[in-house]
Amino acid sequence: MDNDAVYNEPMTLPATLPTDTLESGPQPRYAEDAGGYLYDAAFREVLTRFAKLDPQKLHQAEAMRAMVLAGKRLYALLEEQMVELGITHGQFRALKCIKEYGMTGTHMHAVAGYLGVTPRNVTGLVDGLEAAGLVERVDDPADRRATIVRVTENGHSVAQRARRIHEVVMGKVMGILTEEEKLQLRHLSTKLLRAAEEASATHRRKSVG
Amino acid sequence: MDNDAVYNEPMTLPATLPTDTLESGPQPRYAEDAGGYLYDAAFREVLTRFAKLDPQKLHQAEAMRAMVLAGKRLYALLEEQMVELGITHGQFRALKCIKEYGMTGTHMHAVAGYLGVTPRNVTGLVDGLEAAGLVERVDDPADRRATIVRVTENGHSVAQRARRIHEVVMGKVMGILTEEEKLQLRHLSTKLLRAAEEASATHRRKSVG
DNA sequence: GGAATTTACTGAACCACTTCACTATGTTGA
DNA sequence: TCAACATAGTGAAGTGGTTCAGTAAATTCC
Repeated sequence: MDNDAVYNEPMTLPATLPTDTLESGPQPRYAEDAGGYLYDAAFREVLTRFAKLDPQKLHQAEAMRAMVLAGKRLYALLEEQMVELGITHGQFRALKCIKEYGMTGTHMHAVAGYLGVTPRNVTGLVDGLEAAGLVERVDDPADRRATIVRVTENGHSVAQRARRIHEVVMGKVMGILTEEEKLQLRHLSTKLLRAAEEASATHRRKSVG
Repeated sequence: MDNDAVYNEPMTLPATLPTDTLESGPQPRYAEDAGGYLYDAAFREVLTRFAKLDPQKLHQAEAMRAMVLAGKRLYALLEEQMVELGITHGQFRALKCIKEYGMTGTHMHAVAGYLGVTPRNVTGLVDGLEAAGLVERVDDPADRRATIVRVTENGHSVAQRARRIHEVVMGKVMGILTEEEKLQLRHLSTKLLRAAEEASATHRRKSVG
């Protein structure tokens, strides 16, 4: 139950200690288990080296890790592509969103709501986009608290190029999944997402009340 | 209120424009499709409102989004829990890692390698942990460039509590998946992860060469 | 009307993370 | 032996993201 106590014993440490084993541990080594399911053998070794987890827990940890890493990696991949356009991924998201509002432009807080981030964050993103000349701020005459953000001509062309890159890259990576697999992934992720949101909500309720 | 004449810009806009629909758009509304697979109906509406995507692309976008969001949400959930221990999620990861090296302690760069982050980042995390008295830096007599990080007694107890919380929370969320589903999720995520890494590598190769 | 409240944006400060540059030390090879 | 090179840690600056506090304008309500 408490693996922590075990760590004091000599054999429980990753043996070859400082700079050797673990450092290279996280480098993945992909393999398939008996059921044909992919996993990272290197990570599993680290996990099971001394603590004997039951398969249930092992799979749970592996699944969780794989999903989080995949999400991050995918995100990072897009980031890489955007760099070449002189734009960051966050800025691209904002630009794409603002672009969708067309010539009229939109308010900052609308962008925040759409992207699911805080208004403060949008301020920063728009700062960057504006400095790059892809977007412009205009005072809203109808609501003098508000600022209208509009995509400039230059912004439109950049957004279009970015979007194309985005599609190609995503298509290439996601394309390795079959249609059925995409549905499965969506299903499982959504299920987890919903559960995490609920857990978060109950936790918050407990803290407040 | 708003005149509709402004909105005849066809291609890009989500129709009901400014501050109404989209702002609340990202609030999820979970539903099941014909095959019993979960999806976010609210997001699908936004996606399909004007651009007619073929199902293939639609599912791809949905799957991708669900996975990325789930990963983030899970991460955020842990973050929430750690706050109560006066520790951040990043610090917890570092602490857990250092703790695994036992009484001997370890070098900073080993931690970086293990966590898969840059050494510079570890400096910051250890700064925080040290200031909180959970960890201590010691000069390595064998290599005078290096610093050994060791978990203090206080650090051990915090790590243990954090770990328990971590386990409970993760278990509660991941527990809604069946064993089979966990394997599936691991499989799909790993497959994607591997593909993303390859795409990233080839992209880098192209840029360099 | 006028007061209270809500909304829209931004400054300040923080987190995790990055890259780049710099210093101090180890290691290697001619 | 001594110059080249590699490694360990950190300062500075920049990303996306957060919260909290503050200001100005709009709304609501009495």
